[in-house]
Amino acid sequence: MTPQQPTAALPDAPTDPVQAMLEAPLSLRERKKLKTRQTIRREAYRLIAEQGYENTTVEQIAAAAEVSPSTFFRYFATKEDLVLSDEYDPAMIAALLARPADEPFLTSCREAIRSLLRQLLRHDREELYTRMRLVTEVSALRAGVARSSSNPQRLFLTALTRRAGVEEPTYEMRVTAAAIAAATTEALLQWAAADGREDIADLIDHTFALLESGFAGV
Amino acid sequence: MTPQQPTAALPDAPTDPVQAMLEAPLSLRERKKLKTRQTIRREAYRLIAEQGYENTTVEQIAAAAEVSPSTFFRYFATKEDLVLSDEYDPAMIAALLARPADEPFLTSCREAIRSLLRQLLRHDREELYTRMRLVTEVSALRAGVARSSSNPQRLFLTALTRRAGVEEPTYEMRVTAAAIAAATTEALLQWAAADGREDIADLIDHTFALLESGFAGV
DNA sequence: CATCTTTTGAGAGTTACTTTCATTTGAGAG
DNA sequence: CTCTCAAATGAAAGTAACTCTCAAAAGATG
Repeated sequence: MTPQQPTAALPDAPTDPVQAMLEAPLSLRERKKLKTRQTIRREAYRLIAEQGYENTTVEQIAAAAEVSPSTFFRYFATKEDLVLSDEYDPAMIAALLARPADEPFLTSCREAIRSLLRQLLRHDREELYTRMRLVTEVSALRAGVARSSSNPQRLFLTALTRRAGVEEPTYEMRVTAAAIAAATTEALLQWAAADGREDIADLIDHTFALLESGFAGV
Repeated sequence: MTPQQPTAALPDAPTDPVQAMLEAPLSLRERKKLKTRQTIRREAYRLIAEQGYENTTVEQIAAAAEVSPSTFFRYFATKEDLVLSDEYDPAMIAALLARPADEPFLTSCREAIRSLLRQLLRHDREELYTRMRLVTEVSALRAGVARSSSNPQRLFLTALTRRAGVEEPTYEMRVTAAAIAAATTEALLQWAAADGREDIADLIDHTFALLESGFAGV
């Protein structure tokens, strides 16, 4: 059985979800698990920071954390999981649901993210920051997907950059390309999932209308 | 040396880029390469359709295509590449650049996608469709990233769905979650890339303003 | 035909997982 | 404190995706 993250029941009232997670009623056995998990993560971050992600093997990490490789995999399903997994997700969902339901979703997201980040920065700025850097590196490596030009985001970004006649894309261009790529992918997946029955042109139209309107209805 | 895709010079005039790619001046030796590539892809798609992506080994694919595994890797850098790589990207970029430069980028994208899809559907609807289905499956498998709830898109989608009080998310919700997740990720990456110097709250604000305005300036 | 280059295959090596199973360890009962 | 049970662990062997090297085969060139 893989140890699950404590699925902290979502509070109805906005009682600082991050803080709540940190003072969970720690069972005596649970403490060791938590400590092992933290040790693995800490040693892994250290080694990766020194040697890079790809040059660091799970065996090294396990050795540094003084556990066996098989134990490593009981705590993290894959090596990527170690970097990409995020224990703050439940807190984020709670923060989102704590916003008024009639507020536009975009606004809720913006406020929830800001409040969560504020707390995280206060609590363990260093680790959060290290992690973000690793995520950058790992995402860039991920199985040729992010790397290759065969990536919708790269594609839109290339077009956008060339059209503007500049060398390096601006931040605004990156955000735009990322959002368009994500929405387009969603449209194609929907088409494939619907066995090709939906009219693909209509689907594209509808999808871009959402983007153009700033997701007005949602 | 890995065989490169023919980097089809981008036409200044919109002379049907897809058609152009199909009638490339085929060298005698190139034909075999192309044929091998197609054979590998075809056999792979067949096997994967029968057995699923993860149950199909590269060795099986190579055997079915009557090449050695090493040859397989000369044509496709990774097994994922086989499914996720897309030879239509140059055509897509050309189609995008063929649109008037003063047109809003969102509009250019919508029109370019529609025109490209129209041509692809006419030419090899069956393969395009098979591929989209495989992309769905493989993306869903990809190294625990898409699978896990530790995925920004899942996270926003969960919140959006619960807030609406429904069981299954609508298509509009999926598109919205995808676009917000992509933009947010971009913001965090930018923050990490700038060594944490930029104010994260301002960055989030700015990013969400782009989304809300329908990328007005771009 | 002869030569030169490119493509290919066989085979061995590396590494990231994956699985199995016997052992250890903490929790709770008596 | 000890006994018992379930959960956690480690050792070890297995699988499959890549990687590398080198010699053989096959298209190109003169």
